[in-house]
Amino acid sequence: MAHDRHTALLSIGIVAATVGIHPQTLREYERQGLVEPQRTPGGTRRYGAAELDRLRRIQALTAEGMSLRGVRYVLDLEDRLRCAEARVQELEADRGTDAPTAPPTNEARHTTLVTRSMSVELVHVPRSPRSPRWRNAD
Amino acid sequence: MAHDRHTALLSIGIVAATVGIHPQTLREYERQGLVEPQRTPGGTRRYGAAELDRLRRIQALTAEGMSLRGVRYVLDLEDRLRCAEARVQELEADRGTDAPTAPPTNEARHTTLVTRSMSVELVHVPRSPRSPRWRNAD
DNA sequence: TTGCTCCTCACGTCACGTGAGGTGGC
DNA sequence: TTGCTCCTCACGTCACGTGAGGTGGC
Repeated sequence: MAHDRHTALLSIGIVAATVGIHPQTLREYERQGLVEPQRTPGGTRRYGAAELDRLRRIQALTAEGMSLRGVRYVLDLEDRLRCAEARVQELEADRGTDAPTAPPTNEARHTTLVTRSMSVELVHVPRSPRSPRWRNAD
Repeated sequence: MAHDRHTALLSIGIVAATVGIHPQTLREYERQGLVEPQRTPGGTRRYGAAELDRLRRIQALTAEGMSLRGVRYVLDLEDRLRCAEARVQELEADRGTDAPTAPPTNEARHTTLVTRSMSVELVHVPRSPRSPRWRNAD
């Protein structure tokens, strides 16, 4: 049980060679909040299996021409969507039975709340700072 | 009833001045599949209120530094998430009552399926075409 | 010591927004 | 005719990826 998905084991060099992402790019991803590898007491990054999966997803999205800002938001939305859809399936299966035997799992709902609290803030609509010349509607 | 949210009324010039997006940019958004204004028989674009809302959302996301590819995928995910969460609330409210009186609305589930079929394809992981020099794991 | 790691700075590439230029239909 | 629309081409800006350069700890 010591080596589960959340145990951070791999150094940045190993991860870079394994996933195929430049070490500097990995550091940039961390700086932008896309991944959060653990650190040794000396300050060296340690990546776990979960980080590797996330990096592959990031790789797929950026390969499609998506910006890092977009990737960050998409990863968050995908997490939330996964939770919500799991919850839907759970509730629908539950509704099918007459006697609701022991609530199937309470985890899905919990996870939804947790991931939502982590969600990226991209909601406010900033006023466009520039006043375009072609705009003369006043 | 004639002027509902899906009636396309506004020309590109009006929309540009109203929302604050350059006409050329609006054409680019259409070319990339972000919006789909109707056309007059003569070929002139006609935007409806729904398009305007979508454009404002696009504006908010791009203002945050997100690429158009990212915006497109995010808008799709947000639609799906909205549907799934509405469905969850519906089912949970349903479960609260003892006698399930007439299935609340069947629309949420339908909408989920519809929007899902429209979802952007960004799932495959293309093999990185370049072979980085620093990679020597073989 | 060697090979890793840490960091910052700089450059090339590409997506995006904007403008110009020339066309055609209410 | 006037003012809109249509389209394509071109340029400036900025985000991103990559490399170099200098540092420090197993």
